[in-house]
Amino acid sequence: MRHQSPVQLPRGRPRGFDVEAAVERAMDVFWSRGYHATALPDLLRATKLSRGSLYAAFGDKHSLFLRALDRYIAIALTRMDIELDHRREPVDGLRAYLAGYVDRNSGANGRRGCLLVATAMELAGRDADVDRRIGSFFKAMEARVAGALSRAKAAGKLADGVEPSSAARILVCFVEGLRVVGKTAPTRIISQATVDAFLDRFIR
Amino acid sequence: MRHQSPVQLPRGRPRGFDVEAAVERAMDVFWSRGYHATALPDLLRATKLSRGSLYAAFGDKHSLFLRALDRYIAIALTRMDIELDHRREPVDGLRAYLAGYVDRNSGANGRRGCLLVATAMELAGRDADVDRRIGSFFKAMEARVAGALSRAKAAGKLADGVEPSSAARILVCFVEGLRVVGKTAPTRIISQATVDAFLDRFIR
DNA sequence: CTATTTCAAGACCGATTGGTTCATATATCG
DNA sequence: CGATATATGAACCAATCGGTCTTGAAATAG
Repeated sequence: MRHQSPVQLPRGRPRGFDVEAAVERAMDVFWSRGYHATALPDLLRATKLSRGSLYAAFGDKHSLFLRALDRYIAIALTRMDIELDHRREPVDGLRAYLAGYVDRNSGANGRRGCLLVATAMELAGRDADVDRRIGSFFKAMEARVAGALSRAKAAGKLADGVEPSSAARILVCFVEGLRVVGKTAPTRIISQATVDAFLDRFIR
Repeated sequence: MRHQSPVQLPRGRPRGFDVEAAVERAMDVFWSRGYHATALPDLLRATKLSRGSLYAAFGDKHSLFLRALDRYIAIALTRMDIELDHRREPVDGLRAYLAGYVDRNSGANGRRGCLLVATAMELAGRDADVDRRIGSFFKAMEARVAGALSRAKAAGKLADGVEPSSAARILVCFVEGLRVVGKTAPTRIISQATVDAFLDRFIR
């Protein structure tokens, strides 16, 4: 093995802030205000960066937004990978997955909405970078749900006539609709009952 | 009967433009760009009004937006009232209703999105006037769907165990989710198949 | 006719937008 | 130490924002 290449440390003052943490703070702002309604001062306040530092680190508002969106997507997919882990009983996984949506779309949590849905509605079709991300996210989401449904079907847990791939598309629409309707802050009771009734139509 | 009160005509130059048509033009702009991304010049171009006339007629951007949103809601509810007319066979009505969503959420139509969903995501929770409208719209929509489902149930057309009121909530989430996913411009074939598979879970 | 009203066009307003630049302080290296 | 690199924060920029106001033409009523 070659000896370690000499990773010449930079000489000057070291980076004094956590870039990823700043992305996450920015994500929070975009999340609760949307892209257009977020002004530079909002981002500066949230990231606690100066204008100069922010532009040096991220380029511009749009680039920072894409970083934040990517972070949001990564978190969402990671959560799905845990909830729908293939070593888990698939119906339990689906229940856990939907329970997460109940959580995120009831009451005050619901008001916060979803950065992805908000971005899709605000920017999709007008921003190619966003288009790609939204499209591939929905694909990835659908694939994971379809996988869990396939496993459930193999275990004989699906209702008669349920086909995993089309059921996955239905489920994706349903949960994204939850995020929209969640903006009117329905109670947790109602949300949970709706999700339960939904799942009842698909599992045995 | 009293004789007609003397409707003193105004003296000056008569109104030279159709206010409702202007609202509809403005609605189109807000629809395809969203609230924040719509600038005054966009509205002036679309309505063919001068700044002065627009402000005289509508007050400000926000008021005009609310008028446009109300118009959008009125159109949507009118369409539902036709599609889900209680004199019609309820399952046919639901099919027609969902067919409309397939139409509006496939390909290029899908890209356009939905003014209501976009507004919900962009403004709900930060604009009380919008909140009221969004909330009451979803309520009205759910009530109409629940009505059709009740009639279907009475006619023995619903699958076993389907309860009209919770099924209505599910259906509202599903179609609003269609509007979100429609932003990625799925094909009409896929959308139609998804809707068909969805309905199959609920009707006999 | 005059009085009245509405129209378009554009000048104008202060505030804010996203973005750049620069001087200065500070921290870490060889 | 001196060289290097990064931070800050304010000054600055042109452009645009939503909104007001004025001007002058046009159209109707009495």
